[in-house]
Amino acid sequence: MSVEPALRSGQLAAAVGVTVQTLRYYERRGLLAAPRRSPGGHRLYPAETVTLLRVVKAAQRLGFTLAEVTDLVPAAGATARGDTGLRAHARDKLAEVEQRLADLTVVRDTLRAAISAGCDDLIACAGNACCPLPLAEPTARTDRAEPR
Amino acid sequence: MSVEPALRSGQLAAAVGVTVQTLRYYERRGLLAAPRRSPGGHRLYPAETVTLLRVVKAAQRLGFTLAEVTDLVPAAGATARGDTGLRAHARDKLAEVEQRLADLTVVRDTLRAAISAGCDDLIACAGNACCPLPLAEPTARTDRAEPR
DNA sequence: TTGCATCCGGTACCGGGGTACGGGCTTACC
DNA sequence: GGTAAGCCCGTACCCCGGTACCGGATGCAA
Repeated sequence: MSVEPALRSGQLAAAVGVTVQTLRYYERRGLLAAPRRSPGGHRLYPAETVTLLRVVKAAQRLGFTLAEVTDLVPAAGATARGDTGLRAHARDKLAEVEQRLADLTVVRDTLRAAISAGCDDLIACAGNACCPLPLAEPTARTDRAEPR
Repeated sequence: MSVEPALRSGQLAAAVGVTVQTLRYYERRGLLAAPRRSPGGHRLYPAETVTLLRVVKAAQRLGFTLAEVTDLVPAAGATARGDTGLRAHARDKLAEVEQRLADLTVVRDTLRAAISAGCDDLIACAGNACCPLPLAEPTARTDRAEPR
């Protein structure tokens, strides 16, 4: 019945490549459950928190926000649930990413066109049919997707 | 010598699809020069400001930040300069966009892999070789590029 | 026991692009 | 002249993911 070896915040932070304040920030956000404490009040994390945080970071890289990660990862907050509908969330996120790719592709093509058109003064160019800038506002879509 | 027909802030805002406070925000930022005023202090914009703002919005859609737009568009602030190096800026931005596309493509592929792997519990999956998540942190690149 | 690294909490700030609110003035139309 | 819409300015707030700073307390080793 040994108490498993625990990590102090600095060690955990170093292990996952994050700062101590980021850990406290995650805890404030409810992304990381409050760990047990030393008699003096220092946080003591179980070893598996390393894996947990690595998963969090991986999800973040896939474009999930911290809020999304919070209810995607059981064990994270106190709200441990069995099935988090991971596949469904991943599919939604994939759709967002694909939309974003499509948008960026348009942007890229437009930039290329602008460059090869070689216009130098945007204002002067705006009137002439020469400038390939999309001056009309395209029907605004309301989506946010911010992968990293 | 007629004073050209002027737009009030609300009219200008409606014409370019933006709010009045956004116009004032742009003016505070130095993106929009301070226009003349009515005797009572209301802003009166010359008609060509419509074009100017449309160009601003177009540049924004191409991924330029307002700060970048400010020194990209002559006439915008008081700092009217002839050659703003537009082509060079556009090329830089294109490079950013292409990098971003590459990153997002990786993200998309990873998401697809995760979905078809069908893992449901991230934490459980993380250890097994089954899960295609990139748990190690990839060499951090320091670039920012945020189109829209 | 002393010294130093680490950790604690609370609070404030960063960038980017606005939006919201509140009290008071101006303009336009009937 | 009345009334409603529009506009003024200043200030504060929003999201997102942290970072920075502070004075004070703890942990650990020599």
